[in-house]
Amino acid sequence: MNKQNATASRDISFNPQAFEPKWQTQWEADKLYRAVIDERKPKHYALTMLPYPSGDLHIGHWYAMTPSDARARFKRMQGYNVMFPMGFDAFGLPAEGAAIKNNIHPKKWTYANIERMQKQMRSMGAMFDWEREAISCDPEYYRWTQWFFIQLYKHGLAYRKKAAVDWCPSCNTTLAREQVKGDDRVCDRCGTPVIKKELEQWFFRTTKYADELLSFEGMDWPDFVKTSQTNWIGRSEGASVTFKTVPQEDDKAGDPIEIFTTRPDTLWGATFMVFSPEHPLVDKVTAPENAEAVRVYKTEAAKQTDIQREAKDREKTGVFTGGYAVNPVNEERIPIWVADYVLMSYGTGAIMAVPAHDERDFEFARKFGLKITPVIQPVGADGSPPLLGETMERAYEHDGVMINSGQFNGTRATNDKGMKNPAIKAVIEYLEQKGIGKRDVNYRYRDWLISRQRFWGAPIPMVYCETHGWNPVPEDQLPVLLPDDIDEWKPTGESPLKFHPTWKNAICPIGGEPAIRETDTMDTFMCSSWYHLRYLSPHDDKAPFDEAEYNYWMPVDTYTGGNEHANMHLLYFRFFHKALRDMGITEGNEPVLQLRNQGMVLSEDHSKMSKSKGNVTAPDTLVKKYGADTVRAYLMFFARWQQGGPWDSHGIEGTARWMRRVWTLFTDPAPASVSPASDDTKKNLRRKVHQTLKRVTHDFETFEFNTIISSLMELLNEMYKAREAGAFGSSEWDEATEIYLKMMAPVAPHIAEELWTERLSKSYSIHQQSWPQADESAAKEDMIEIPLQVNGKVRDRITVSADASEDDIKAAALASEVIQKYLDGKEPRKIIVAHGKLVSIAL
RNA sequence: GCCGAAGUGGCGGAAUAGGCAGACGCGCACGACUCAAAAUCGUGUUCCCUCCGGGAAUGAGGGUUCGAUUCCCUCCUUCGGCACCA
Repeated sequence: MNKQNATASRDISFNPQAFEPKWQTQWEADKLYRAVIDERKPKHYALTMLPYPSGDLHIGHWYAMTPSDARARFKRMQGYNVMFPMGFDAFGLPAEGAAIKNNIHPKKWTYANIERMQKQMRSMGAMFDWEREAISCDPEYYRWTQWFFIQLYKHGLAYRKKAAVDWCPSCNTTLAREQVKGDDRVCDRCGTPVIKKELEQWFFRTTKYADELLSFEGMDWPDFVKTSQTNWIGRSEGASVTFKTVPQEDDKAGDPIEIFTTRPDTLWGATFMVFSPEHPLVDKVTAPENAEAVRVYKTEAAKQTDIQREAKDREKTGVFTGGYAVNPVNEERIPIWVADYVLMSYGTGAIMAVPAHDERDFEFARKFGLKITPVIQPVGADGSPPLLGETMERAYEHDGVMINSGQFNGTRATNDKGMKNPAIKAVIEYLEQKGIGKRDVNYRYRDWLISRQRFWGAPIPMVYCETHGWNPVPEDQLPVLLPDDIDEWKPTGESPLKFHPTWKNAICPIGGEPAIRETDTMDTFMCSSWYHLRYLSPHDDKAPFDEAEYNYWMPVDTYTGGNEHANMHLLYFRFFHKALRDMGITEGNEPVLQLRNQGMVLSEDHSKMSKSKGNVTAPDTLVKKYGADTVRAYLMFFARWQQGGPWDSHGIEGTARWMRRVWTLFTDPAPASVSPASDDTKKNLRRKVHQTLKRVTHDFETFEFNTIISSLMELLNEMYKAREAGAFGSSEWDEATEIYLKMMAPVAPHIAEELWTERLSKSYSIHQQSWPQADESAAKEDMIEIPLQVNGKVRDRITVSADASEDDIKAAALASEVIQKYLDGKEPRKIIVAHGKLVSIAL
C-alpha cells in the first residue's frame, strides 16, 4: 500500500477555504434556510441571543451561535420546520463613545459595524434566515418599541415618579436596580461604583408580576437561572402590623405606623421601633428636646453613600426621637429610634425591633441599653437556664415555644417560614381578627427604571404640557425619530436630545398647546424584550408582528445565550411577555419553553478575554487557518458547552486532524490489495455505526456537544480499521459513509455537503436529508464481556452471548479457573449477576 | 451568613436506574516514512511497588451496599446569585 502518495494528494485536496464560501453562496442562493410557515410540519423556533454590533465578531459569539446552529440543523433534519433568526441589539452606549472619538454619528458607526459583522457571521455557515433579520435601531423597529411603551403606559404599567435612583457617574445615566452589581454596587457595564440621585424617571411596573415571575412551572430552564431569579425577587412572607404612636403634646392625633415583619409570632418581644432616617414621619414623632440630635443624624445619614450604609459589619448607629409607640398586642409603650440600618427602600421604612430574636435588633439594643424580652424559649435543652433579656449573649433565632405572649404562651414555633409555622399562623389569624394586622408579603424586587439620559436609544414617546401633563405621542405619529442633525451627543448627565435646538418642541396631543418631548431614551433592554416577536415579521408596518406568524411559531422552543443575563434580560423578557399577555397582545404565560446557557471561552491563561489585555482569539484568523467547520467543531468539543473553559491553541489541532482524516477517508482511493471483509467485520462496523447514531442523537437533544464530536471521532477510527479489513465497497460501508456524513452535517455543514454532493455524488443538499433512524437490532451486541469480581475486585473476565440467562452467566463464572482459585473449594457467601453486565462474588 | 452549581491523570474532559474509572482529544515518549524537519501513520501513556504479578486512586473523612465518581452525613476548596431585606 502506498501511503505516501495518498498523503501527498490529500493535503492538496483538502481545502475548506475553497469549498466553504462556495456552499455558503449556494445555500443562500437556493434559500435553503428560509423559514416559511408550513402547517404540515411541526415547528421549532430556535432563538439565540442577538449580539450588540460592537465591531468584530469574537470567539464568544461563535461559541454562542455555532453549537446553537448545529442543534437547529439537527432539529431541521429531524423533520421540524426550523426558524433560526438573527439580528442586532443596536442601540447602546459604545456607539456614542465611538461617535465622540471619531466625530461621526452613532448611526453611521453602528450600521458600519452591522455590515461587517453580518459578513463575519456568514462565514460561520450558520442557517440564519437573513430575511427575518431585525435591527433594533431601525426606525421600523423602534417605532414598535415606542408603541409598546405607550401600550404599557395606557395599561398603567409605565409610570413616572421621583425617587432616589442609581446613577452611574461614568456612563452618565441612571440604571435599573438589576444593572447594579455586587456588594460594592458597581455599574454592570463599566464597573464604576454607582451613586444615588433624586430624579424623576420612567418606570415599568415589573413588581406587579413578582409572584407570577416566581413560578417556573413547565419551564425547562437551568436551575441556576431559576434560583437566581428567585433570589432576586426575594419574596418574604409575613404580616403587616399597625402600631399607634403616642401623640406629642402639640399634636393630638398620634399617627398609625405600619411595619412589615416575617416574625409576627415575636410581636410581644417588640420592645422598641426603628425608623429609617428618610421616613416621612420621623419629624412628627420626634420630641422637641430631641429634634436637634435627630436633625444631625439625618444629615449625617444623607451624606453616607449606600455602600457605606449597607456595609454589613459596620457598627450600628442611631438616635432616640423622644417619641413612643404602643405595642398593639400588650399595650406597652415602646421608644421610637431612628437608625440607618433600616432602609426606606424595603418594607415600609420602619420596623418593630425584637432584640431577643433578631441579630441586628439585638446588637442595637445592647449598644443603647434597650430592653430585651425573650418570647421564644428553646425546648429540649435539658438543664440550660431559660433565656433572660439581661443575660442573653446573642439573639435566639431558632425554634421553640412562645412565652411572655399572653394567650399564645406554649404555642410551638418551628423553623418554618410564613404560614407553615404554627406560631406565625396563629398570631396572624389573631391580628386579622383584632384588626391590627394582616397577612402580607414583601419583595426585594423593584420596578424597572427605564429612563436613560443618553442619545443612542429609542426616544420615550411622551409629551409634556403645562395644562395636560404627560401624554403619549399619538400612535399615527410614531416613530418619534432620533434626529440626524445632532452634533452634541456627549453625555453630560442630561439627555443630549435636550440640547437639540428644535427636536424637543412638540404640541400637546390633548389640547394642541406648545409642549415638550421627553428627551430621555429607553433602556436598551426594552428593545431586546420583544425582538423574538419582531423576527416573526420584521418589516411589518401595520403591527409589531404578524398574527399568523405568531400563531405558528410562538412560543420559542429553545433559547440559548450567555448566563450573565439571568437577572436582567431574562427577567425583563418574561415580564414583557406577561404584560403583553394581559393587554391581549400575546398568548401563553411564558415566551420560552427551554433555555440553555453556554459558558464562557476564557483565554489560554484562564482569564477573561479582553481587547485591552491582548489575549483575544480572533475567529477570522482561525477560519482562515482551519476553515469554519474545524472552528465550529472545536468549540463544541473542547469543553462542556454549558460550562465553557480556557481556549487551547494546540487543542484545535486535534479537531483539524479529525477533519482531515474525514476528508481522507472519503477521498482516498480504496486500499487495493486487501481481501473482502469478513461478515464479522461488516457486522461490527454496522453495529458501531448504529450505536454512534443513538448516542449522537441523544447528545444533540441534551446539548452535550463535546461527546457528539468524540463519538464521531471514535466511529471514524473504527471505519479506518474496517476499511483496512476490506469493508470498502460493501453495503455496510456505504451505509456507514452515508450516516456518518448526515451525523456530521449539523456540526460541519460545509465538509459534509462537499463530500456528500461532490464525492459521493448524492443529491444536493445534505441539509435537506432527514436524520437517520438507528436500527436497534443492529446496535445490539452479540457477545458481551463480563467482568468477574471477587469481593469487589475484578479477577477475571468471561465472554458470553448477549442473551445468556443469569444462570448461564453464573455457571460460566464459577467455571472460571481464576475464580475457582479464589474460592479455594469454599462456597461463596453470595453471587450477584448485575443486570447481565457483571458478576460479583462475595466470599 | 443564606441559596445554587461543581471538584476525576500533566491538561480539556468521558462514564451516574449503584455495576469494568480514565472514552475521545491535547501534551509527552518511542517507532515508521525522510538526507533532515514538518506533516502523516503506528505503538505506549493514572500513580506506586520487588513490574511475573500486585497495590492505591474520582477534593477529605465517615456511612449504606456483594459493589459507590454516582446515594446519605460531616468537612474543605472553587465558581455564580443574594445579603443590615425586618
